[in-house]
Amino acid sequence: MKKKVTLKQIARELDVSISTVSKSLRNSPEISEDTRQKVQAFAKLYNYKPNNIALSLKNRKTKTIAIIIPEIVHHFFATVISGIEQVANENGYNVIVCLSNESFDKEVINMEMLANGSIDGFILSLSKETQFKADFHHITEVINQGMPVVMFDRVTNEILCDKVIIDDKTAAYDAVQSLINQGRKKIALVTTVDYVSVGKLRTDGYTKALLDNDIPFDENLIVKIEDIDNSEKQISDLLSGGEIDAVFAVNELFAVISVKIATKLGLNIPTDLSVVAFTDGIISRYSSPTITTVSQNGIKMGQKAAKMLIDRIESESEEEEHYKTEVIETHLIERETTISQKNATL
Amino acid sequence: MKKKVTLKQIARELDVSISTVSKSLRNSPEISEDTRQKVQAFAKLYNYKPNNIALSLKNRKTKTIAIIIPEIVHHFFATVISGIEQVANENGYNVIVCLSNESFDKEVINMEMLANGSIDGFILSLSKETQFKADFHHITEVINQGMPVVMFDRVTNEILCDKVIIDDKTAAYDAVQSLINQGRKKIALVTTVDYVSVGKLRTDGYTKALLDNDIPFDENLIVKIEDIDNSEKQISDLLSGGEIDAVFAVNELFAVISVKIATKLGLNIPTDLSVVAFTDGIISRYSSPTITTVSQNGIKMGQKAAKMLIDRIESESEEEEHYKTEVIETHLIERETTISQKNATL
DNA sequence: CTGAAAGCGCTTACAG
DNA sequence: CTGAAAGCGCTTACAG
Repeated sequence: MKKKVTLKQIARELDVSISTVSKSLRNSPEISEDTRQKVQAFAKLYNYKPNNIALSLKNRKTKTIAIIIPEIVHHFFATVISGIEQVANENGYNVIVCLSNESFDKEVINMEMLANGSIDGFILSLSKETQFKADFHHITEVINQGMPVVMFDRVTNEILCDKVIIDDKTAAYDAVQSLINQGRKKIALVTTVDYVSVGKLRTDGYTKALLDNDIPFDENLIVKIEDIDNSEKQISDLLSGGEIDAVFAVNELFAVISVKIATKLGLNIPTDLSVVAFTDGIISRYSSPTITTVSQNGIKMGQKAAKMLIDRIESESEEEEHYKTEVIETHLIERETTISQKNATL
Repeated sequence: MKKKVTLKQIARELDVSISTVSKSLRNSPEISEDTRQKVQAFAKLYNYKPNNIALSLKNRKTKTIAIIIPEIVHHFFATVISGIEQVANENGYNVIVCLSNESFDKEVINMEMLANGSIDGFILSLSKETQFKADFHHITEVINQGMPVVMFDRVTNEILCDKVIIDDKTAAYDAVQSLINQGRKKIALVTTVDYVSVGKLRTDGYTKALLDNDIPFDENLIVKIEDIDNSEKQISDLLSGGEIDAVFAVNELFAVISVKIATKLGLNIPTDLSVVAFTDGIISRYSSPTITTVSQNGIKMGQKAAKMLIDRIESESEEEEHYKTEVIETHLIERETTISQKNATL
């Protein structure tokens, strides 16, 4: 078991100073060709690699970025991480992943712990509880310390920083419009509770689409799901009414559950009932029938977020004010839960 | 924008030495009650938090562990991360995630980069390419430096270290046996290429089950899939033969594709064709029909791996030889692709 | 061309 | 009870 070798040890072995070793390895022109080669040969032999922690302390930057997300067992977030990781790696950064598990406290603890020198910047998506409490002091604090933060997907207007989002409202509007174009009139909405920012925006888009098409808004066609485990009954009640001819769901889980229940109720999809959902993931692709969804390119969101963060980290200027919000485009991926028009977008 | 405050600054403000500040904050009995309180009050006011990097350098441990996995956009790996993260957090560790993307080079680069002081230990699952090349020098090297390594799922016998696995062979055997118990005789196998360790083991289990039940082994009933994108034709050819009455797939993706193709071919599931697959994930639960699978508890594997790693990190003794291999139990989750016996295990 | 010194932010054995 | 010194592993401005 040969332990990692340090500059000090090399210096001692070669009977030169630590400075000389350091400079030799960094190819400083100060050092004679002779000693440089000797040191480099020795270092190579012992497989010397500089200690990252020491470098971090010296340089006051760690070349690592932290991602704080509510959940990882969730295809969308996994794709975002994947995108971040790719760009981070290309730029020599490592990635620390922390899960808030939708808990405010855990989000705060994680951020505070990492803000103390461990990382160069944050990429984060708010936990449900944080959105519910609308308490963002931990984020403000970190930003005030001069640490760059990029938020994505679940963001808030109360924090000024770089952001990467999709246009949830417009995308929802377009999705609902596509149902209307197919002649659907009784369009139900299966959504989250209001404090989830994206759920709210998607609900707004739904409402606006109805309005613009002179379709009466009906409270009774809306189900707000707080807890996924109890959702079946709510959706079942909704669909049993019999009136409904389309469902717009704010995520694919709500959609697939709706599809299952509808099928059980003897409804034919898409003849009796069309279904469109947010966020194209694994489930939509493999459920039967496959589900028409709004794509939300997590890879691209992650890449963009990482790029923005690294730019911010590496830019000398501290011009705090030029925060940007990037909007990633979405599109509808038509599958079997809407009338098969065979003009699938992808 | 108030920057992070350091001991040095506090010392200067309070006109005491850095040592005194440090000791005061750590409640050293050496310090007088008076100064202790004064320093603590001041530190609190300025929200002092020690710099993690400095502590890491001083203590020669970073309280972070690295996970190296082939892919994150894969439900199983996401659950493992989730399990690791939970245990890590409970023990005050952070988690760095690196993706090899099934590439040998990226696996090596990531490990070498992190091994230089950034982390206290590794949890890893081999990339396909690494398994194919059977080149594990990067892992041996890290272990030789005294850094603990825990491997999970995709492991190798060529490396001595702690491991967390399931008994792939037995689980496969049991799954196939369950098909045989239902009276299935022509059981096809949809598997990976042989160099993927778990694919190989599952294939072995399949073969043994047939043997033990005096069912002739038939080369033609086996499809080895190298590239998922080209799998449809291979599986289609397999199922078109018409002879087959069951499919055993080594992962749920292969299973759901088989189910789709079978349905398209007009086969009734499970009457004409039973399907059992490895690794219970999102797809199996939401496909229609839902798929009978061997559960592989990723959360538990992750928790166990993290526990083993942290124990190893924190144990003083360097008894390298007592490496353990933990086997996580699996069980069959019966769903709609096997004859509905209503005795679902879960 | 080489090396001693200072410093990144901290801790702790030791002196006073 | 307080503080100077050494040290974790490195880099770099400065002296010689």
